[in-house]
Amino acid sequence: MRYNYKNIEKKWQEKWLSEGTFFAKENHELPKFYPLIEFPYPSGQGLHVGHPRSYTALDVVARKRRMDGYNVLYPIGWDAFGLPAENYAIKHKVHPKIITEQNIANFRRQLQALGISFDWSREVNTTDPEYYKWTQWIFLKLFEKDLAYKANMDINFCTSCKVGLANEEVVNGVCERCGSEVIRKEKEQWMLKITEYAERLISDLDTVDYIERVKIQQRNWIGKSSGAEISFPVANSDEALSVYTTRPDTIYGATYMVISPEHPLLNNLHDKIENIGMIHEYQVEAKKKSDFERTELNKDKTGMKIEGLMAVNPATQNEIPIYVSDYVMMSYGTGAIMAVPGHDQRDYDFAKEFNLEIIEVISGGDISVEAYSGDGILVNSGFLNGMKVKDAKEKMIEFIVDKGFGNKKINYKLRDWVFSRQRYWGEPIPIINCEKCGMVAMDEKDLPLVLPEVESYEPAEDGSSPLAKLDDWVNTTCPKCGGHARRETDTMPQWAGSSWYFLRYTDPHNNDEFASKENLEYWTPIDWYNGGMEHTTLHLLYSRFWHKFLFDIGVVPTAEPYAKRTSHGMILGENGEKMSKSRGNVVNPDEIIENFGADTMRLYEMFIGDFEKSVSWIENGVKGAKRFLDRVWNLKERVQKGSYYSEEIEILIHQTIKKVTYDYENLKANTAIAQLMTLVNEYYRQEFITDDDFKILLLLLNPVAPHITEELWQEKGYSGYISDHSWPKYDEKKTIEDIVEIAVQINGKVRYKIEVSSKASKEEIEKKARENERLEELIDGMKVVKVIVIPNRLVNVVAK
RNA sequence: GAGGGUAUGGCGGAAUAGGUAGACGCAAGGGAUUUAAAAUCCCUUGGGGGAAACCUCGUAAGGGUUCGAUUCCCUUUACCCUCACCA
Repeated sequence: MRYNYKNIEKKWQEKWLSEGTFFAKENHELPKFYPLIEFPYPSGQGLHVGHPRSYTALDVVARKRRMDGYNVLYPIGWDAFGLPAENYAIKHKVHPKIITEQNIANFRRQLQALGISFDWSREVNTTDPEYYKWTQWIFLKLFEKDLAYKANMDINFCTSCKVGLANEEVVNGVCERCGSEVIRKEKEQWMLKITEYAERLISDLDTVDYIERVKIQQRNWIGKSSGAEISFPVANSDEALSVYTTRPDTIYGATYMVISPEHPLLNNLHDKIENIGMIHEYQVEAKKKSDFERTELNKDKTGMKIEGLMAVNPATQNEIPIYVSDYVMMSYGTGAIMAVPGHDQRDYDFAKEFNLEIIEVISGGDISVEAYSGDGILVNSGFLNGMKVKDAKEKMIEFIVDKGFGNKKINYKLRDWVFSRQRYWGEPIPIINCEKCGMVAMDEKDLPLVLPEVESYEPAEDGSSPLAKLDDWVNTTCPKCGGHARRETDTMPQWAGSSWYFLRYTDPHNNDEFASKENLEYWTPIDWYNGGMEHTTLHLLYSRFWHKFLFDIGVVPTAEPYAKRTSHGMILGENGEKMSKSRGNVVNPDEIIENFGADTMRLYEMFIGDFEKSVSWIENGVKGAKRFLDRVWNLKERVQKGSYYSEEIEILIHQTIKKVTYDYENLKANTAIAQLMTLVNEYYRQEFITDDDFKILLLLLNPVAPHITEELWQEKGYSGYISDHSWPKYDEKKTIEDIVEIAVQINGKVRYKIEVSSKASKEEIEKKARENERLEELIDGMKVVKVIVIPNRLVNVVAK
């Protein structure tokens, strides 16, 4: 008999929702557990089968923890600002709000049909003015503390759509939408000073429990390096070129300098530059190149000597030439480098191309072939000669500081966060530009600054946001002087709303604060945050930055938002490729639920494989999951009154409780389920099982398959609801079998097996192993040199 | 180019501290039940040899450490992810 999952699942979902079974309790005396999944962007395609993988994994933990007695807050919300809704709006002339609402309703229906134990009373929506009021409030605080500022930045600009593009909208150097050329255009942008927090964002990683690859990726992204900033005077001028280097020890080998095409020196000393015309041409060429081209064409280094200018190497006092080349980036370091061709491969290639002098200053390589970047002894380096690289580095920094040539310097790859978008569907930036007072913050009392209605969602001709077209909205008065002023028309990026949503969950309906101090104290930090690896360097870093800022101004109680971070692997199509419409390998969760049921879907997603790795979706695997649940359902016919059926079963049950408890807490539901399958198989081998046997199975299976287990619990007349029952305990002593079979190896190869008591001493085990009649023939004349006994595992007889 | 990851049967994957490789599932084959099929239940299933006992090979390739290596170290290969000349 198969169970009627459709009616059963619907029944329990309605009950859980109407009774608020899984809503967090207001009682702050209870121990709390706050697990979090990355709230979804409600796309028009509906839920992807990848979403439930992460949601179910933490749902399993959440459900188990409730049975352990924790007050659990497992919330859900919608990260609903963003490009797809806006693009849809442009195409179909529908307000993004309408399409967003529809999509949210669909997502909500799908998630509820999966029986995830979310607290549906705490939904947040980033596009709701009552929510983004506080996003704007946080921005004002950042502005107040000088962490938000405006600066000229190069952006990707589509020459045909006349619109600024995000990096992900630029595909192979052309606009994703129309296929026309994308250039770099300078535009004034809002920036957030995340670099101010670079050091703490690295060092505080030591205080949190993140999986190692997340920490590594964040550290690499922030990219801390230590070296020196050294000033090279420009001969016959007051100017100097400041460079950043991690290798001040190689300064005697610096035979020329290179500056980026955007370097201000070219402007400052333009009248001294003899070939300024050609330099200008080079600058124009470099400007045209997109990031894509600059990296794609990296085979041959281009560049040009600046005629008429020479720099002075402060160590040697020699005059060296200055080149301009686009392989030097204005955005990293100082936009200028000292080139040491003997010991840096890029400089080496450039020197070969332009026939420049290459000097060896560190021995150990062969610089006639390639640059040598390894360790060695300093040569041709004045007072550094004979030192090791490490000592020379320190001595050189001392020397530079002493003589006033520069300073020791820590550098980061991390750039400030470009925070404005010339788009409609985002939070308006609550800043007013006054003709007299400059940039003025809106009064907090006037928040939210509601996103106004517009006629069309296309950006303006000059690439500014659609909001710029609304004269009534843009023209306003200055909050400071009352004079004429204009509103900021840029909006915030999608990352804004997601940088603090987890705080709002603790107190989502609060009208006076983004969350009450009391609720924040109780619920934060998040105990466990699971999300995709693709968010490691953006969302995860941004939200840590905002949280640290909020901590600094005293409005959140912890320096870090997330105590623990794990990451799930992707679910790929049956053919092992990423699921996509064009590949035709998309699996629709609705169909799986319709044809197999939510419990089967949940069970399959948990059983599919290692949670952290990518896996392929296999339809037959879903059938297997369904088959297992049918077997559990049919077991009810075999249940008889009483406690444990047999001692053998009792041991297996205790082993299973132990394994399942450990596995659920460690995202290893796949092996927990395998163990439960073993238990069920064993139950089928018995003539009958008892109520106690069956209850344990239902309790252990409940976090993964909550509907069928609730139903069976009720049908068997067990007291209360299974979700109110406490998690089963095991007795370590009862997990151990009396007699164990262990292997006997001769020189590392398994030859035969013996049965011994699990309590037997090493001596007893060895004796038993040696008693076997096969031993003599197997060692055949050799001498036993050593016997290694590992209790409960094996015996290894070493013979020669 | 840099950083990170992965590699185990026909397939998805197990192996918690270096200790019996292949748990569990899928697929396949056989049997029971059935008028028949589906469903269900039971059994077999890494390769080679052998009637069997058992032998032998086997965790991407090669080497090392060890009584013992899927696990640790070195070299190589392939694939995946992130970043893109980071000075």
